Amino acid sequence: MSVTIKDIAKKANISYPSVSRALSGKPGVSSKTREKVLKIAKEMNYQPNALARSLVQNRTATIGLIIPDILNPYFSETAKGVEDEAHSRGLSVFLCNSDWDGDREGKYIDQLIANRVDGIILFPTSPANISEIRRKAGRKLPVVILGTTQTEDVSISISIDNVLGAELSVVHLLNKKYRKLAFIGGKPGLSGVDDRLEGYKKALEKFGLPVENEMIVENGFTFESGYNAMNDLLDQSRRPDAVFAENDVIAMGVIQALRTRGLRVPEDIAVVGFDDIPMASMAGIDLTTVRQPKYEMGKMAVSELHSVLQGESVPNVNKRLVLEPKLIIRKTG
Amino acid sequence: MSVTIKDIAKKANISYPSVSRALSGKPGVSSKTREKVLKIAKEMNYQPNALARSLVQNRTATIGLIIPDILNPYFSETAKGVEDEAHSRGLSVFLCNSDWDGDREGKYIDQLIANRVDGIILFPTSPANISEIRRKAGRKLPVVILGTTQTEDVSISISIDNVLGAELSVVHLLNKKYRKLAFIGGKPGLSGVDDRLEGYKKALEKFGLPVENEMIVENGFTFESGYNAMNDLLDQSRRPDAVFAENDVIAMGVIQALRTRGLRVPEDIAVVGFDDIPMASMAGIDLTTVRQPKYEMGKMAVSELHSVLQGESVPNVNKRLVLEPKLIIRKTG
DNA sequence: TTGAAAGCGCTAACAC
DNA sequence: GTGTTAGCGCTTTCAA
Repeated sequence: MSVTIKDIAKKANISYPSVSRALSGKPGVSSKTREKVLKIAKEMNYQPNALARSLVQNRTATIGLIIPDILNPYFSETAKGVEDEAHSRGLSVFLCNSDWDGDREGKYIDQLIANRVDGIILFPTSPANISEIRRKAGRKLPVVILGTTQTEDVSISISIDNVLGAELSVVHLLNKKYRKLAFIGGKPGLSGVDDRLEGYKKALEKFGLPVENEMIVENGFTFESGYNAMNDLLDQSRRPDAVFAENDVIAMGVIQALRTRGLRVPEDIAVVGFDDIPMASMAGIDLTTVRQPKYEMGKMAVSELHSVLQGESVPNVNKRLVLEPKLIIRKTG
Repeated sequence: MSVTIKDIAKKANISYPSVSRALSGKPGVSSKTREKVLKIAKEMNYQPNALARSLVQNRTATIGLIIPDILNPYFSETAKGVEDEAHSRGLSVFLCNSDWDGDREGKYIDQLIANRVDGIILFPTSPANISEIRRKAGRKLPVVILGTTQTEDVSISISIDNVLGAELSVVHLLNKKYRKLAFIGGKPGLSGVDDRLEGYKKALEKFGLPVENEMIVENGFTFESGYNAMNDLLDQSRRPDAVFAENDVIAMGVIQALRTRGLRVPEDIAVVGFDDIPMASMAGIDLTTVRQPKYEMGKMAVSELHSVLQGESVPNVNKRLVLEPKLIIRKTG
């Protein structure tokens, strides 16, 4: 077993609470004993036990982050923001990858609560899980919901204005005289992404164009699903002249499908994405897309948790932070 | 405070150790009381306290993962492998992003040990930290080192044969009659990447070509560092006709620099990368590169830890797992 | 300033 | 099968 404060106390000939006080920098010890304790602790290679401390203090300096897919650069960038901000505030992060699986997400929530994290940041895969986490988290555990403002229950949410983001980019296509616009999305159900469909429809209506169901495909959030969805669309009798993809990874799959078939982007079919992942700006890709402040959203999530933990803000209000999307025009649309 | 086994015991009129036995599925309770306990636990919305359990059991079902840069798809894919395998074995993962910063890495190691993780998976930023983590981890805590076999101390390491990987790809360039090959790397010091430089040199020697120092730039592991390094090379009087980049992210930066200057890849200058990140296979990129089994390496790391934890393998041997790299020829070189 | 005692929530060893 | 007791390593009263 490892060295404990009792071992140090024995060696220093003092009581172990004094060692505790000395190590944690609390008042109540002479600077002389403090120095002595610190020296002995170092000599003995003492490693504090955060579990024991957490058990009595009822806080762990630990937070949980649940995201659907760490391979999607959108989420890794958010995760980086969370990680950086947490580190600068002395918090450790449990990373959980739900894989767009609601059950797995649920298990992770239980795991995090069992580990008594001080807060949870969740990018939900379904609206049902938002109520579930609120129920499980109870009145005390702060939760930040990312990517959607659909939080009937009390919690903090951080998201961009998705309707506006989609509208901006579809209007852009329409201004460029594209008229047959497809929507390739992930999965209906979450407000964050449903809002993008709404923005798409809104833009079409603004131009007096009909919403055609055969032009709307919702197939999953990955590169492959974008690839397959585009191929399906191309096999239809009526082809779109432009595509609005619900995220950049889908857009990349769409472009892959087009180029594989020998079609040019945007000359034959234009493509716009959503998120502005780093790859989008690469020469050879040059994806027109809608920028989200991903990294900042991750940092904000931790700040919000932290201010609740510090008692600076009330834990159980329904606080919605809605950020601005920004259209980034490049070459694909 | 939350519901404890004592609360359940009170309600069920039994002792709380019986509740513990019932909940943890251990023998020593009648199936009747077990059912009763389970029912009450559910009613009261009991959430077990993993901290308390860990404190007495001296294990946490928790592991730590320290990587340099979650934004690099190479690392996010490794992280995904770790995460998936950990989840399937009931382990939670602390994610730590060292940002190529040795001090930050050191702090994370302390943090993980304080949280009494059952094992650590480390992609080290410097060889010094390998000895440091071994010293801190002591005799009992298993450590898996990723990306380098440079583990003088006892620990498990998982890596591909980097010399061979680099050699394969440089020989490929040489076979294609490129003769002025630049090496754009990250930072010297870690065997994993130093080995790639060695492979580069080995290939040149094999063809009787000189190793020229002005053709070797080591500048950092990011897109920007690749971009800048290539620009510096282009400003020199003598230009390379091909570039071996130490990883794909650097290679993307290199290509970006070339295209921005109006140079064609590979007609003017060929580029090969290393890692085979998903982006590499994209139409419009088509990067020739060396594939590493990233996801599998992440899974393996957890399996190795797990078998040590299960007592199936000895904790403190120096076990080196060296995997095969694979050259993937696409269009850039 | 220091020490003694209690307790965080749980599991494990031992009686009954 | 069940209860009693002790203790994991630490912080936090409360006395001295």
